[in-house]
Amino acid sequence: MPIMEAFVKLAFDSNWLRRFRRNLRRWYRRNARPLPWRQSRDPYRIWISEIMLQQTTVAAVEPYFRRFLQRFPDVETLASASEQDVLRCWQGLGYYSRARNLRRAAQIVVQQYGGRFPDSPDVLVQLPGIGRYTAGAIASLAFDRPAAIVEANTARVYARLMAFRGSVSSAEGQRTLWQFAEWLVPRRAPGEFNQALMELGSLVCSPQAPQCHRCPVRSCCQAVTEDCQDEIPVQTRPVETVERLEAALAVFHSGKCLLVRRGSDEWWSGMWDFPRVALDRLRTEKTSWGKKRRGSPATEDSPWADLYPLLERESRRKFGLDVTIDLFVTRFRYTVTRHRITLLGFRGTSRGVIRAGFSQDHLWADRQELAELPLPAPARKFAGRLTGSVQ
DNA sequence: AAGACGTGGAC
DNA sequence: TGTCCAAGTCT
Repeated sequence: MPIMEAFVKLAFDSNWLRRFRRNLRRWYRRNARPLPWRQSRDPYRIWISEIMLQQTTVAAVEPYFRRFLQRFPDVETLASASEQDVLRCWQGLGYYSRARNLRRAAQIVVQQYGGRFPDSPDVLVQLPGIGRYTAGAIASLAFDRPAAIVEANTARVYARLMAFRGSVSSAEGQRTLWQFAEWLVPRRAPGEFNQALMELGSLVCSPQAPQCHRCPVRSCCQAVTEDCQDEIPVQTRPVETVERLEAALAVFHSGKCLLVRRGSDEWWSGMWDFPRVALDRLRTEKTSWGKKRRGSPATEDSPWADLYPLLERESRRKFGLDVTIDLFVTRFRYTVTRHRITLLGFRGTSRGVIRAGFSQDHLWADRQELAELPLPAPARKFAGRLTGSVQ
């Protein structure tokens, strides 16, 4: 912190600050995108948008935001909704704990704050799903409180403005960024200012190839002065990905399909999925999958027929089902955090229903239910190919 | 205090 | 295809 203060004195004086704010504001008024959550200062809408935008692109959020607001127009509606309904609306957006926390926070706002949002960052930050950034964002964007923000866009902008060469994700880096942000945020119209900062980071001060030539504050930027904008912020090492092979089983019985609910200790907690079988032990011959895929027409209907006995055995062992696998439906890859999964989708029929001892939460879904339940993206994708292939 | 948590779009 | 990345939070 002392380092930071010295630096601020050195390069960033009140004159710099005035110029920076003026230039940024002027640019923003001409370049702000008319995003749906910018059309009002309703704290509820701001809140929903901020949660959705966590680690998620504007393009991905837009349609979800509209649908969510239509379905849950106010805190009361959200507070009284079921978790399943909220998850269903969130389906496909990812990071589903956001949806669960959203609902919990709505209940707290209704019960403890009479349905009115707190306007103080210190209070907001106590709500589930609201951290330091989101608290500052809601306080400034919805209530014009002079709260600082640091997120991906602003962190990059700050780091370049200061030519900060340390790691922005380290504790030290975060301290520096937050301190800079606190110093930067104006008392007058801090909401607009914070929006402008993020918009600049998003449209001009991009991670790759920042558009310094059309930056309204390039004359304020230490990175431009030192011509080091391409090295800032410093990259953090990507986590190593793990390959996995899994089968998903669409098991039918009397026209209905078995779904299981993911546990609280799993990915996609609370959502519904097709029963899965881990096939990692077959992973040894990775190359053979690819060969199989393109397999000669000589192979019969299913290129994975040799797996059927295993899948049937596992169905009995894990789910207590007397299953016959009929068909290989699809194969695709997806990534969840650091896991890269190859999913093989099969269709089967079950004569017996689940044995009494099978405790996992499950249900037999008809076509309608399948459409209405919250499913993770890969399960939804499989379901789509299923109906395509079956009907 | 690293690691977990999802997904899709851009290049 | 692979890699990077996105208006972070929670544990």
